Amino acid sequence: MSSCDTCVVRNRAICSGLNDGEIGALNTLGRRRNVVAGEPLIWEDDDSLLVANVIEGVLKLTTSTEDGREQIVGVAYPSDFIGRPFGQTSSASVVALTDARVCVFSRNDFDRFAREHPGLEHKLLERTLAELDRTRSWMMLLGRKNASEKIATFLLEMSERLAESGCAPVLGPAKRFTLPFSRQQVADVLGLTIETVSRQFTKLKNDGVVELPTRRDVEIVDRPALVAMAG
Amino acid sequence: MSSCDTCVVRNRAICSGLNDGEIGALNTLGRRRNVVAGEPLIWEDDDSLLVANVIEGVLKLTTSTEDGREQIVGVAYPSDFIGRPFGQTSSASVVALTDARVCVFSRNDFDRFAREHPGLEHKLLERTLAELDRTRSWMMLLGRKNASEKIATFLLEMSERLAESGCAPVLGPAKRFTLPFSRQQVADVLGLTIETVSRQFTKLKNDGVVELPTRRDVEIVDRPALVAMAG
DNA sequence: CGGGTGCTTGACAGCTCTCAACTAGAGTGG
DNA sequence: CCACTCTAGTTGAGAGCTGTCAAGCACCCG
Repeated sequence: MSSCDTCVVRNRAICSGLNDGEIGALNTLGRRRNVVAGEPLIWEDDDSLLVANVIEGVLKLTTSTEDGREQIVGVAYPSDFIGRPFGQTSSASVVALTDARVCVFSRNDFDRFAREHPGLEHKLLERTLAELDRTRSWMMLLGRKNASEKIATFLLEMSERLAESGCAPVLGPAKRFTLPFSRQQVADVLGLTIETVSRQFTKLKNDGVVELPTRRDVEIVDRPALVAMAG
Repeated sequence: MSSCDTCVVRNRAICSGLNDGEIGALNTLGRRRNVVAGEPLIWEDDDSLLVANVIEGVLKLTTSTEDGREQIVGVAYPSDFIGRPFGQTSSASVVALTDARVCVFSRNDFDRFAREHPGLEHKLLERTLAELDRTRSWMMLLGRKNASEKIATFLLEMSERLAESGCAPVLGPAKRFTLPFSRQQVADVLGLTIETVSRQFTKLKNDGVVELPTRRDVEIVDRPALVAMAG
């Protein structure tokens, strides 16, 4: 009995293209690993030794300048694939934002297996193309949107991404959700400072667009306003 | 005799994974097309009807907001692949910056052919992963760098990308090159305004870091200074 | 030579960053 | 249970960078 049989992302992750025999073979290469919030999984510019599927939790992908500025370049949710197959080094660090569970493979093992299983490579390709689309739309945000547009866009994306990861059938975007980000991390996603993020959150609250019951919880009160602000 | 036989990017584009028979089959699906500078090839949010390989020239990938702000999210050089296979719509418009020659396929034809030829999909996967890496490092630039860092990074990247596309063995980055971008387009790449770009160029010239013999030509005089500025 | 486009330069405003002080909340130990 | 500490977040004042608006310049083309 392989652990993949009970995997909650079995039908959503790139593994979904594999039959039972293939899953069994892949299972012998991978292993489960728990990562606590704040713990790194992959280092930027490291020899990229491992790749992984996210089973549970949220992780951030970041790049940094030498002088310590950080930019979050991606966020991985359950069923997402992380790491850099077919390349020598990773271009981003991966750090858990929440306690997370991942299914890790050595890069070499994964590369070899993938080359022998076109169905897996195809799933990975579709996922990578979708991620590239998302990343490009984020470039628009970083390059051309002002602070309030960035915050509005961010909250709308969060309400969608966090709704998807639930097991229940998708009922549209979540009205209320818990951010997996600190204020600083929100700033690192949006290319802003923590103070600007804080001020924008306060403004949205004062304007009655959102409620912020705790530091991490968000309730969208006036979604149309948020959509209008997102630009 | 297929036109692929004489294709200058035959050994660099995703086609390089195919044998002669496969190339012949692919050749029957595609056709050459010339695009003049300024002419669009793919519209954003359009039903993505075609994909293509760039043979010659440079094209921009852009996304826009409703109110007309534009962000260049990618640049395609010879041997690069453009378009969005395995998806309904394209997330970016593609417009030629210079006169260009491309090898176009209907998306459906290409999708079908790719699924039957894992070697091609693998090449496309490697290319997409590399493009994602590049895009992510550009996010760092957009989110966290100031105007002079952006300009310096841009010029260094240009000197590398434009050197690669030549036929001669790569001799390292070009010292002198012709920008395929207008000032406005440079601004659209970097998330700046045309005025800020112009001022930064003037400053680099006055500081003796670059020379600007014409509007489009750049000669890097003091590369170390540029590297130091890039952050 | 004149017109047009693209680029440069200047003056100024405004947004976001920086620096600093303060507050709220979570965790700890008495 | 409460005081204490520590961190995360908020708020304020001011500066600086980049954007905006406007004018002028330079190059390309007929």
